[in-house]
Amino acid sequence: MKILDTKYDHKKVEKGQYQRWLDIGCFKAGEDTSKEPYCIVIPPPNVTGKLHLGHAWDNTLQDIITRYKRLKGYDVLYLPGMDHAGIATQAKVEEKLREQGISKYDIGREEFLKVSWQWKEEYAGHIREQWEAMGVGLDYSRERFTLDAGLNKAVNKVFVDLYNDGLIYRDYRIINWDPVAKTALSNIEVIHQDDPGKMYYFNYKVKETDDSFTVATTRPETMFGDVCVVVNPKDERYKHLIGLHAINPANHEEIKIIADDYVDMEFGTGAMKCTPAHDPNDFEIAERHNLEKPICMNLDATMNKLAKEYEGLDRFECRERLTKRIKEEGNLIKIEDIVHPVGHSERTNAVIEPYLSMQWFVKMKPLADEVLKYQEDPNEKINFYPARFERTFNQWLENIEDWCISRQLWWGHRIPAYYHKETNEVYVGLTPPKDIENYVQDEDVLDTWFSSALWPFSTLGWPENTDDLNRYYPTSCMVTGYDIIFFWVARMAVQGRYFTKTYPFKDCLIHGLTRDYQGRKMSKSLGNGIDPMDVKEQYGADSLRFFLSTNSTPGQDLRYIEEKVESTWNFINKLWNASRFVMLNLLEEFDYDNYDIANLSNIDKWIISKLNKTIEIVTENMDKYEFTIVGSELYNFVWNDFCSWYIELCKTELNSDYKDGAIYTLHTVLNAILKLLHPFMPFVTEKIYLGLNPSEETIVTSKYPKIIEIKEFDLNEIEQLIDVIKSLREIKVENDLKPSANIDFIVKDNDDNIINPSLVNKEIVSKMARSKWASSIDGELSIRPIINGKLCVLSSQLIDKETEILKLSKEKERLESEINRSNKMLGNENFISKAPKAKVDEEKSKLVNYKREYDIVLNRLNELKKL
RNA sequence: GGAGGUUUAGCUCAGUUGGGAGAGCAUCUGCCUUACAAGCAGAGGGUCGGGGGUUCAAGUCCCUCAACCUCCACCA
Repeated sequence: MKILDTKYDHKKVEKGQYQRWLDIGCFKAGEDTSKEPYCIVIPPPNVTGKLHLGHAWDNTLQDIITRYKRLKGYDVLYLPGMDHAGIATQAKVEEKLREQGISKYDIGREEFLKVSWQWKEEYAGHIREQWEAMGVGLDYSRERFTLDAGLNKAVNKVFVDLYNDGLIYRDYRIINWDPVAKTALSNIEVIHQDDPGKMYYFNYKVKETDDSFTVATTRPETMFGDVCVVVNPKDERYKHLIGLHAINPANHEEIKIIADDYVDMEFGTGAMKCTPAHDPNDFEIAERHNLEKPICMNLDATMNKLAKEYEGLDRFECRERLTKRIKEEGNLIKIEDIVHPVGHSERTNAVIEPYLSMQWFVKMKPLADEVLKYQEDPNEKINFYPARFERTFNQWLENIEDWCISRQLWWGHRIPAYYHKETNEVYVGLTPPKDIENYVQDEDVLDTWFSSALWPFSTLGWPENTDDLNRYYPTSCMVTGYDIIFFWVARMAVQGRYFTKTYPFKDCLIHGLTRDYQGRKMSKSLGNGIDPMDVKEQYGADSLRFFLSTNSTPGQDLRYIEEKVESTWNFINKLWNASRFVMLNLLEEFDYDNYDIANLSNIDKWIISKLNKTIEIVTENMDKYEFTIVGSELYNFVWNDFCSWYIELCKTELNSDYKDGAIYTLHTVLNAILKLLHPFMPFVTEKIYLGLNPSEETIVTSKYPKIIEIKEFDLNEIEQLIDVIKSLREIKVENDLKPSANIDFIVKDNDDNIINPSLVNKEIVSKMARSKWASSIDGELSIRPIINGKLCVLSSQLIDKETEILKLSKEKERLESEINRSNKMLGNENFISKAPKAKVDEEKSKLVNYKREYDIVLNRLNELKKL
């Protein structure tokens, strides 16, 4: 039998363990198909860099669930994979090339993709190392990548099918243009933030009359793309101008003054300039009035030739110079400082330019409606934990807009659309057109999230009808952050429903974001990010995992508090040392499997009954993903019930006739503890488990602890014993006695009969309270209530009567108020008649006990006063 | 404009069908008791953001106000 080191050393414990698990193959799914399948697919991290604390949290939660299910006897598939992360990765690769003085255009598309794949391989390696470091139990034989050949097949099929079903179309529309990444973005990739800006008021002269009026804008440079001025038809101020022409102060060209209901008379000056190619609302107006839609900017947000002398200038530079010129011409009325929402690119932070452009879109409404319909069916819906996120999910789907899916990038799934060189006819198909020489393929790739949306089923082999797909799909649970419900969760639901006719996962566990100790979001710019690998170095992966999983409620953000990780380390150290104690006392030859539990002492039965209760609570809450409750339950059971009480109590038993029972109990309870804690702290529990059970291969695939049925036993005896010890310790502190001081005492039951202590209990008290439990005693006794009886202490050993009176008076006061409260409740007829009977009975028995204790206290007080 | 979250001990947070306010850390006191001093044994500390209501009973349910935070939408 291995005796553990005197101190928990996380580095030593974790070293080599993961590799051993892989060698054993205990994370491999499908080994025993008689078991019920359980499946979680990992949210694929981007291959752009290191994993951060948020990933560590996310993966820990998944790993806890899958390890738990494995112990419960499921055939668990926890499927790993990564995301090609189109824009993000391409930006990184471009940056790397730029450092070498190379532009992507220098090397061309094909070569660029080669470099990108190399990048992917490098970062995939880093990510796997981090998974390993955190102990995440993945089945690497099934690892997937959102850009691998299989997924490409899935992506193409989805694109082609949706196209053929009329749910994907190509159109010329206003999209969000990122002028830095030079690609279109979807609406949710645009972050609206309130930025300081300016509102410019310009004077517009009317061509036909001497009138003039004022138009306000925040983007003067777009005036080069203006086609008209719009007013509300009901606006008395401008009615007479409708149909006339105004002079655009930017280019001095005349533009029509038209009327449209869209214009809000209350806002600004009530007269609005209209730039159809650079504003979605203006685009709508132009459509209604059949107007031109001239584009006045290049793709890099510099001005084009429409801007005349400003051609080639950056849009913001143009804004300034143009304003200055208009001012010089006397047409600038005023400039107001304002704060207004401005769209920024999620990836590059560039100010988004609404831009008229030909792109591919998914018609989302019919797809979303289908998901919403099934969300009303309890058997078909996705269950969110916590439930409130279902509302977020539903609301987004209810108000969904079409999804712009084409991206002007190279790194991604190339769109399977081909255009005839002469006729411009569009061909969309799984295979290129037969006369491919007459066609060119679309240059664009698909939004990264287009492939991520297929992740739960594409990773299992869809569209092929694979064994894995049949066995593990729909998956059991998705664990992810609330920040990607729209980006990812909703889209998986949509595509899953359309293509697999079911939900992609039954449960969806949502967690929050990690924050620093001040509650700030962890970000690169603040430099307040925590590297999980640093934490592992200092406290070990097990400490970090337990901290991450047991310190917040589902859906809530989590602050990184180092002291809490440290306290987890202490907890593990406690477990470590308790295990040491157990192992030091085990016997080489002991048949645990055939030990007759009828021989156990009441002390043994007491801890086993506590363990049973703990197993019950833990199991119930594991199934509800309430890991904080599980954590505190286990912390309390291990530290207080097992370490502070049972281990101390059993030390005496180990030197008695009850030795075998104590050994059996130590072994059994510790094994159960290890299994219950294993999902949270896999490394240390494995290490101890193997020491405790030398013939076992791993705890990973061991059996979840069962409730141990114990025959009737006297719970009260142990509860009373513990109360005796606690009371004696309190008495010593109250009376300024040294912990080592002896107190002579007897215990009486409620009928005033002296309890004759067992030999073991006598010894236990002597050890744990350093006091002598007598069978009879002479002299004046100080009496206080304990569980099921009275503790009678030789009062000559106490310092003085005053302290005792003080203590008892306080106690009397407390009991009086409790009795009052209880009497009031039980005297209330409404309570008696309306409250559940169990509650009433509980209250009645409480009252009986209060009264019993009160009598004891009162008697002793009266006695003291007489003296 | 719409939706949601938070407010409980000095700090960070639990508190799940309403039924006597909890943990960790910090603080105070005393202990090397042979698994553990990163430990052991004790202790102090909260009118559960304010105000109303429902109920026999409210930290918990309803209304309202306040502060902070997040998401969605957005008007030139």
